[in-house]
Amino acid sequence: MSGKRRRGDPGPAELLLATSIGRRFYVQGASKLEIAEEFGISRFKVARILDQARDSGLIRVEFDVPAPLEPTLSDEVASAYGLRRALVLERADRTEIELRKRLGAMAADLLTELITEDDVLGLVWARTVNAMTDSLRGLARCPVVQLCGVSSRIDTREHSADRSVETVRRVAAVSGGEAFPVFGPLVLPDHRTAQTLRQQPGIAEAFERFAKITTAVVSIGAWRSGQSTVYSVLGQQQREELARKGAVAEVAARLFDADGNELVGEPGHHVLAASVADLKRIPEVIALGGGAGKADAIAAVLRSGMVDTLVTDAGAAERLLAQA
Amino acid sequence: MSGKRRRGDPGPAELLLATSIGRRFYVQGASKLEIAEEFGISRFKVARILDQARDSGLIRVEFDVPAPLEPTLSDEVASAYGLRRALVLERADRTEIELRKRLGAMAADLLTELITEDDVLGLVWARTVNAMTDSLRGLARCPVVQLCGVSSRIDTREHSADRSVETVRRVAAVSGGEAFPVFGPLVLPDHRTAQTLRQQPGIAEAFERFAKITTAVVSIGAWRSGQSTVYSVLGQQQREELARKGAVAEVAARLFDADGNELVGEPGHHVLAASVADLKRIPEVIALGGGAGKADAIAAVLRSGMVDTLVTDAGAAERLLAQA
DNA sequence: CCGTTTTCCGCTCATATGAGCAACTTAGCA
DNA sequence: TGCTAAGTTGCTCATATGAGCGGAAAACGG
Repeated sequence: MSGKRRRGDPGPAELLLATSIGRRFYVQGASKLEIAEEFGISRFKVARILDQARDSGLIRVEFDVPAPLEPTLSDEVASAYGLRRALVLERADRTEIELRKRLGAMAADLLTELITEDDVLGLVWARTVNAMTDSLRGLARCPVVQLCGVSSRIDTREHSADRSVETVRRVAAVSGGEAFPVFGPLVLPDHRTAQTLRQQPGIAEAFERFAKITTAVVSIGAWRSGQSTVYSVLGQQQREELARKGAVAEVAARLFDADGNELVGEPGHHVLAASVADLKRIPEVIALGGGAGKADAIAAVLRSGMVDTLVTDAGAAERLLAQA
Repeated sequence: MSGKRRRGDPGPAELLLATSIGRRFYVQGASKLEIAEEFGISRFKVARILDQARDSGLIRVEFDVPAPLEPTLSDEVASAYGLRRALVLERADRTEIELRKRLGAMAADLLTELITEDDVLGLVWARTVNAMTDSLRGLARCPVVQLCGVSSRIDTREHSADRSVETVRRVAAVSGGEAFPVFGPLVLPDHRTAQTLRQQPGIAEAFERFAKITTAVVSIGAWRSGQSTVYSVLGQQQREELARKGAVAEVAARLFDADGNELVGEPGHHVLAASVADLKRIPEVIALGGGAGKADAIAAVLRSGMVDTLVTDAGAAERLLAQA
């Protein structure tokens, strides 16, 4: 039947002693000295029993996170890429739209928690950030600055896309703070137009505030159709040329290669947006991006060192770890 | 959707910080000072985060006992009745025979663990103890003493019942130690016969060793048909008379009332068995008994203060706690 | 706006704790 | 039997830890 007991395999008395002590220590929070006296053994023995019980798996610690987060993956991604924190959503096979919604909701909760009255919030114009707006219910009173112009060619199947520049306004409304929107297109035909637009009163006001931003929310785009705000507004020729030059990711209309280096001085890619230097200056940059297909783009952006907090999903997180 | 965040309800960043710290501390065993330095916070904050995470249920400690035991019930029963330990088998609705088999197997494991070469083992003759023999695979070399005579009227549907006095012999064989069986009936017609039998060479040898026994295994019987070795060999009149006098439990042919007091000097109840005083002198008495219907009998015996270790099942344990 | 209450945080100091060590026991083997 | 190797136990001492305190900041009420 049960076979002969193997050496080192503890009997029921030892097992129950270990669970009793474990309960006293881990659940009820008693001190080891106290437990030692109760059980009539030395405190060293208590310590050894506890260590062994933990190492052997008899005592297991579980985390009941009251949010759809994967704490283990979050830890691993954050430490693998040197981030301040990572928020990895639980796996849930769903459409891109649903995923964006969930990422947005999580980012909204995070923002509500992090932002104080002393902060200045910067927002990129992107679908996931717009989705965040929908879930945002409370925010400390603070200025809200738009970090880049808007793209009109974006997929409009989603309700939030209709509101275009209203994102910043809406966040400011929830917050009660001042809004600094950028009324202008994200990608411009030439450098001169970009310069002219930047001198427009409203836009200039926003750009002046980039240096004061304490927390920014950006979206990570992949250099593929439907995966980037910029990609969608360029011509096929430009898309291919940039891809040849190594573009795999996009944040605030800035492109990155797989190593996280910015692709600078691209011809025909003049944008109305904060520079990478502007973004790197911001103490807390929250980047949103999920889906297994976006993992390479996310990895590239993380390697740029720009991101402090990543909000992603389990599918992308696992791919990130695989290539870390 | 998600509603406004309530006060005191932590955001995702705080949640992940708490799980990260919890993993570092509880799983990886890092010190709080170490964690504080890693996260750039004071060690007091680490302690407070951990306390709060534990109290709020974010961090949950589980016990994976590699045996069919209920550690919580075991703890509770042991502390409610002042036992050294209790082994409560997991609930598993089964027949009495199966239950006895499982109790016996658990007792066998316990005995294997507890007995050393310096011990002297005492065994009662009862079905559960016989069942233990079947599962006993290893035992330190030690003398094995039979604590009472045998009953021939016991239910013989079980294989182990056939072996009658062979139980002690078999245990001694597994152990490699000397056997001291009691070849004689448990219940005798009168005092004189009992005295005569006790002077028989083999029986006297066993009785002389009662005082040296360090560990005994006894079975708890209820004063009902089929629930006690003694009950089965008495006539209906005697059974009823003893029940009127308060008998609810039986151990080694000694009867107890609900308060754990022995029913002494019963007419027509002369037995070939260790006395209650003999049993109370033994440093480690392991009592076996299970099934919800036996709970009252078990409680009675525990109240006698005779038992150090109880081996029972969840059904009985819960009833024991209800009346503790 | 000011005063009060509440909450949060990090300090001091007495206590609890763990690493490492040495004495001891047990197991294995010739 | 005697020997060595492996394991177990409790001690010392430097370090880690928690209770309780007080000061600072936030929240509240007038």
